[in-house]
Amino acid sequence: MENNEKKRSRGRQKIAIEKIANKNSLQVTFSKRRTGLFKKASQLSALCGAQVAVIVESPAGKIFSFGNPSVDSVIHRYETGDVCRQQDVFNDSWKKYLDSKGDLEEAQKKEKESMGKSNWWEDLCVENLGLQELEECMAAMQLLKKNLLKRSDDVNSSDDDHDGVLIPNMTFNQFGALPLQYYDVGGRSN
Amino acid sequence: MENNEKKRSRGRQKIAIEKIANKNSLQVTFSKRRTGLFKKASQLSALCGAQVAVIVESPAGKIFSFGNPSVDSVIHRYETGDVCRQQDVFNDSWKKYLDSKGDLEEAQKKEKESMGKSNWWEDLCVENLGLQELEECMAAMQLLKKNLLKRSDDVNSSDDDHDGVLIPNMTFNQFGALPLQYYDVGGRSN
DNA sequence: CAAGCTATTGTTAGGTG
DNA sequence: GCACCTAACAATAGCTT
Repeated sequence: MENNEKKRSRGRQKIAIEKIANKNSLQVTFSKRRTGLFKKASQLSALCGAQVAVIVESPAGKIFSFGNPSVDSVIHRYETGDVCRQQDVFNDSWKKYLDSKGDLEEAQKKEKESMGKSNWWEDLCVENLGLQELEECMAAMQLLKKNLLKRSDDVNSSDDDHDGVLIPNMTFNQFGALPLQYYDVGGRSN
Repeated sequence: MENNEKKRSRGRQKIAIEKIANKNSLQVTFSKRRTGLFKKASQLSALCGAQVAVIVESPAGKIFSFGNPSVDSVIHRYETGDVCRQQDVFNDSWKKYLDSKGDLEEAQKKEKESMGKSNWWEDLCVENLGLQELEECMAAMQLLKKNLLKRSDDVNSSDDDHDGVLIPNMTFNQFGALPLQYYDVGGRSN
């Protein structure tokens, strides 16, 4: 009853930027943040006259999108690059942004230390590679990608149940910790 | 009052969500908000395990993108529509969007760590990988390729056509990767 | 269970170096 | 331009209804 006895709400609480464990919370947060993300995108469009496309696929497989003037038009520009496209088409690492902002500082630090190594994709430095090595590597990866795409199609076509989790135990956050020989290839779900 | 007038900053001011007239302000705002948008997208990915792709074309025509696990993978999902699409509410027109709401999903997650030193791509057996893993792998390689191209730029300093220098057959949709022993800590790109 | 509440965290407009 | 700063504005986590 007192003035400070019982606040009506604890207000917003700080949370770590990591997979939300509670399923219900995850759902609520996804909904709220997706809305917020689209709003931000729309504001960027409005304020700067920028063309924006945002596509979000929930873990369950539902797709939401926002686009100005349209998702397809922006995708087309992205793919065809019929506009000056000197920007980095490879800046696709979400982790980079979090890291640069320090949001993942703790998580990453802990992750790195616990694993005794850093995330190679972040600290990668090809400065020490020779041309031949690079070419070799590139060739190998082209092949790899080819196989990946093929495999990807297989997985897709063999499982149309969008709600079915293909790899239940996979973490999005760890996508770069690759050395794949460590993947459990025995089970279908890693 | 006297000292109040000497506030170090007026702080953030409220602005209308409409095209910014001042050219310089627009550029600054675009830059800041684009960063913020990508950050939000990355957080949504991390928190909810959601796949996200964001493409932004600046007024000047530069294209920036963010994607998890990769822009291309998400676009593919969007275009193939092999999952239920319900983005109608948010589709296109930021104006229309500014007063809408949406819905949501669920997810999955787990931890995984790995350490490798051999040329992992040589031992890679994509046949046994799940879709999630494949996408993550692709994203990782995409980022890696960015570094490779950077490196190739150094090697072939006389050419700035990244996609056509080292590996002529490589497009920005293709990737590459390196074994851990080549990784060097210290350099942080972009 | 979507919608509302509120305290708090997070973002950013305007400015400085 | 880029990074940093501050104060004000905006988004939202945890509850409540």
